[in-house]
Amino acid sequence: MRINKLTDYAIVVMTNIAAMESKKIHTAKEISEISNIPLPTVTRVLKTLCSGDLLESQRGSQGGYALTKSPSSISIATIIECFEGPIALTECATSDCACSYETTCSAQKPWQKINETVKLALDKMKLNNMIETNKSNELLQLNMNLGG
Amino acid sequence: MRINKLTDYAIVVMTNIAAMESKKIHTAKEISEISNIPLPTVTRVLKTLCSGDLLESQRGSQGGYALTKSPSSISIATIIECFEGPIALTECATSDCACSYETTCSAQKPWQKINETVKLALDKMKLNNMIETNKSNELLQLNMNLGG
DNA sequence: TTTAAATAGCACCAATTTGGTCCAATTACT
DNA sequence: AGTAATTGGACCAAATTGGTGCTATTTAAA
Repeated sequence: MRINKLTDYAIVVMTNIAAMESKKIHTAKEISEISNIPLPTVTRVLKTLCSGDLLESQRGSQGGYALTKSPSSISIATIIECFEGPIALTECATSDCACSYETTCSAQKPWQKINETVKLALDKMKLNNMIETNKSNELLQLNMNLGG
Repeated sequence: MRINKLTDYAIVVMTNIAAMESKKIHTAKEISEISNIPLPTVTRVLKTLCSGDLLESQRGSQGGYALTKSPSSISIATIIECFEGPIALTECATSDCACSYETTCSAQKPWQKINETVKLALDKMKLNNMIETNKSNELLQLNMNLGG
């Protein structure tokens, strides 16, 4: 029940962008170097973040990526959902769950409670909370979250 | 960030055993039929649950499986950990995380907070909470949690 | 003592998911 | 026009997961 690597990359990337001048535009290459993620991979992450409206892109020369909102209004939950769909430990409690049509499924309620709790925790955690303690330190590097 | 199928099976199986006379011993075949999970697969699930001390087994003729503890003292967290190791959305905050040796990793704290919250929610949810509302209904069937 | 019933512990294969890469198309600035 | 950059899609390799089967071991009962 771990989040995917790409999702983890995304959180690292977003945190790094937020830690830099968040208004400014940053190229994929720049972000790749800062985050220590290979360019092709970071590129893919950036695209997904764009299509999820967490980043906005400027094409062409002098183009790049920038946050669409302030770090304090972008939650970890949003980033995860951008890559993995609705936050839920089981499909149960998801709209496309077969058992949502069955009234006899009682396990749904406990699962919904669990999923709500998880979602709430991830909703509360914003990008600025991720950098707060880090301001004077180095930028986040890949592997921070992933471990060995 | 969903739990594995086998883990989900395990929760279904445990809930079903708890919903039956929990003291009694149940064979793999019986559990397979009740839970609607193929025998070879349910067998594997039962073995893992055994090695995690959530079930105890009796070998030989008239053998089978039974809960080691009362349903009210078996949490969903325990079952998940039995199959997937320590509960954590990222490797960060796990003992074998590379960055636990680096003092510069500041993202650890936010992640630890998130992981603690998730773990707490899963700890609180016990087997009896899963069946409570289900007592008079049919037993749980496979697919309850998995959805379509 | 033999037989049948049941679990234990492997090892293995198939399928799915995930991660990573690349290429052609598009856009925008100079 | 030409250059620099993103966009979108397709694609392949690798890892994980899910499912199955086989053989050994244990136990109880006939």
